[in-house]
Amino acid sequence: MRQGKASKVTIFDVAELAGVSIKTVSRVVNDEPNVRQRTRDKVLAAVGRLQYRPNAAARSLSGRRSWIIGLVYENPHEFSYMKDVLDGALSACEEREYSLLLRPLSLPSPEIAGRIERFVTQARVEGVILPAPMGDLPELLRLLRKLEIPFATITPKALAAGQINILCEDEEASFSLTEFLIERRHRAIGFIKGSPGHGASGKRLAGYRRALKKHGIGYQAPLVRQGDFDFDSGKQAAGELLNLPQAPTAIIASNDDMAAGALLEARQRGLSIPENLSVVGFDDTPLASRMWPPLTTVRQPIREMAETAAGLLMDRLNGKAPPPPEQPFACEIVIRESTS
Amino acid sequence: MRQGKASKVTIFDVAELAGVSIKTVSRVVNDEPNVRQRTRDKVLAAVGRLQYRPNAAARSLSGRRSWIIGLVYENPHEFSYMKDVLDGALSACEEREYSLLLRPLSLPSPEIAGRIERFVTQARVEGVILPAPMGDLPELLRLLRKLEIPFATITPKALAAGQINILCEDEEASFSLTEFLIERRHRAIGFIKGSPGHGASGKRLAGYRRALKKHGIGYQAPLVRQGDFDFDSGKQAAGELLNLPQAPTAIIASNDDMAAGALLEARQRGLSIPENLSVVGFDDTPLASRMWPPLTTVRQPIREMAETAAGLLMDRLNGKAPPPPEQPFACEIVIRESTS
DNA sequence: ATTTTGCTTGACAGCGCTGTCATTATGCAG
DNA sequence: CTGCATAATGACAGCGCTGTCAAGCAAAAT
Repeated sequence: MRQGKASKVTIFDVAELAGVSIKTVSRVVNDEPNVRQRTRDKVLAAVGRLQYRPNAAARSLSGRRSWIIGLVYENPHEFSYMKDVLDGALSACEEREYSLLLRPLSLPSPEIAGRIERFVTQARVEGVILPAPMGDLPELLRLLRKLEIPFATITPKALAAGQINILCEDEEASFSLTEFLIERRHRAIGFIKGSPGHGASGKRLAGYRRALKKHGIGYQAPLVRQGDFDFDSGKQAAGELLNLPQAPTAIIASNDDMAAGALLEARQRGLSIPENLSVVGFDDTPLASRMWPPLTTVRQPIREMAETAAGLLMDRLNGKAPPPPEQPFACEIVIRESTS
Repeated sequence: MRQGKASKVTIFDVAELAGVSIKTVSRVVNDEPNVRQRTRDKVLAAVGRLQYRPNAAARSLSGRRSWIIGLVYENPHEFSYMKDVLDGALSACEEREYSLLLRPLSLPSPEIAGRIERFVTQARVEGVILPAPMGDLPELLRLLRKLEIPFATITPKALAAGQINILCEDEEASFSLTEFLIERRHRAIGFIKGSPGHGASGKRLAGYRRALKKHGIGYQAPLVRQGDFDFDSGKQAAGELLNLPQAPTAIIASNDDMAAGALLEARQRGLSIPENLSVVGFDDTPLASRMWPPLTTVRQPIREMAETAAGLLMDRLNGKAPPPPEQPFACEIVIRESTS
């Protein structure tokens, strides 16, 4: 089946109507310099009259540019983080008339390299966005470098040299959140870590430790449990914490989904929140405001971060000078009812 | 910036290495008939050796095909429904080597037509997938028909003639869910409707009414409230229901997000769930299993539905005979702890 | 008036494929 | 064997645009 009616008008039609060469039309359409204003207007008028849209395939073929960037992500259960990333990236792309192609991955996967190489190579993707934890897969980064595909990482653990890295104040936010709990007289504060692969995991833990230290509270290893950002892992980790001889009076989960799991575990043990136990999360997903009690959590400007990442990536693809290293984005504590 | 290294090998290189013409390579790569097995093997070997990937832009330009389909959706707060749609569509696309382009929309929007026309026209999208409520926007359907772009709707209110329509047993599922409540001795059952624009809204209400009727329970208009599939609307509608002189002992919300809202409202009035009030939802989003108490709800195979929609759409674009009208997909009640 | 400079514009090749059609091999009936 | 149908292969144009480079042209410098 052929394409619909949309594709009929070509650059030749515009050139003819405007009385100029196709090259001039090309210049106008691509905002190139050195076209007299009068000429530009004529062309623009013809473009408008004919409803001309450049054919993306021809443009790509001729210009050796695809005007496509890719978004490679780990497909999570709870998609709200990725929804924000997606919204941000899409919005940046629309502004610059780029297309965005998605590539979900399941980790760990033995054939990441193959899948990504096919992805990048087939559509001629010009650059890719790597939200956590993609920015920390050495194999993936190596491949992209080999292929000479620029990329932008969002909250990676380690900065990727020569690439765009978007960060937020994870450590700081975690510090404040912990301090918030300490100020409310909690002393035994449990902490559920995120997946080791995520940059955020380490930083959130570090903020927690720093706050304890500042307030002279000793760090107790048993109060820190491993999770993997998933509901079930949060539930289990909370179970371990609540089994402790000196169970914590507050639990910090490294994301909302695990906080929800912790809440469920507490409930099933007859604890009431926040009277018997305070629980906080990270991310301010829709889940946080929809559960009972509504969750105190930390909001990150994910959407803006993704938009920035995508924007800088495209600017770079278009030869704009690399910007001064970005300031980390600020986070904000959202106080709701899961803390006493 | 030019494309990376990935783009060097062309069909000429393969043809030369295999000792055939480029046209024969093209035939093999596109699985066309009338190529001797021996020749095919030679070519395939060369393709493998050189790691050849056809250039998508050249292929599109020459073949007047873009190998792209679009997914046009209303960007919701709670993305889990769309996540499943996305997963399904992506998986169908990967299988057939199509690309998927996204276009979120905010409804109501005065300039839908313009945005969609630009979207479809610029990337030369061959066909589009329209999850609810996109399949019921007359303006949008008219535009796509004018542009001669085939589309596939997912759970539309009205079937789009000559197009692919994917349905599920919404009415039936709602009927069973209502019956489930009736069997548990509920007689005053509140119902929170979804957005009027969604096909599912009407069907879910119809199933509710049919179940009441079957069991000789009179339909009472005040027990049915309007919502819009959003958390807040669910909360408010539940408030109205609970204010009724004869408040319901069970509430059916037309999706999980509204059910969560209803739950919150009930909680704030000191009701305990499910002892004082049963609440059920639709969709079985992650939210449903993460809240307290875990929500009884209806699971639809959204992912499969979207995969089927995308698959049929692409088959149609490739001239495959239209399949016999699809059976509606079956739903399944997931019983959890929000019902007594 | 003449040259120089820099801004405008256009002619044309060619990006890497697929469609069309011509040509050559192969098989099979007579 | 010959003749004819059919399968297999190739030659070549052209998809719609951008890059390159040459040419035109007006204003500034000589």
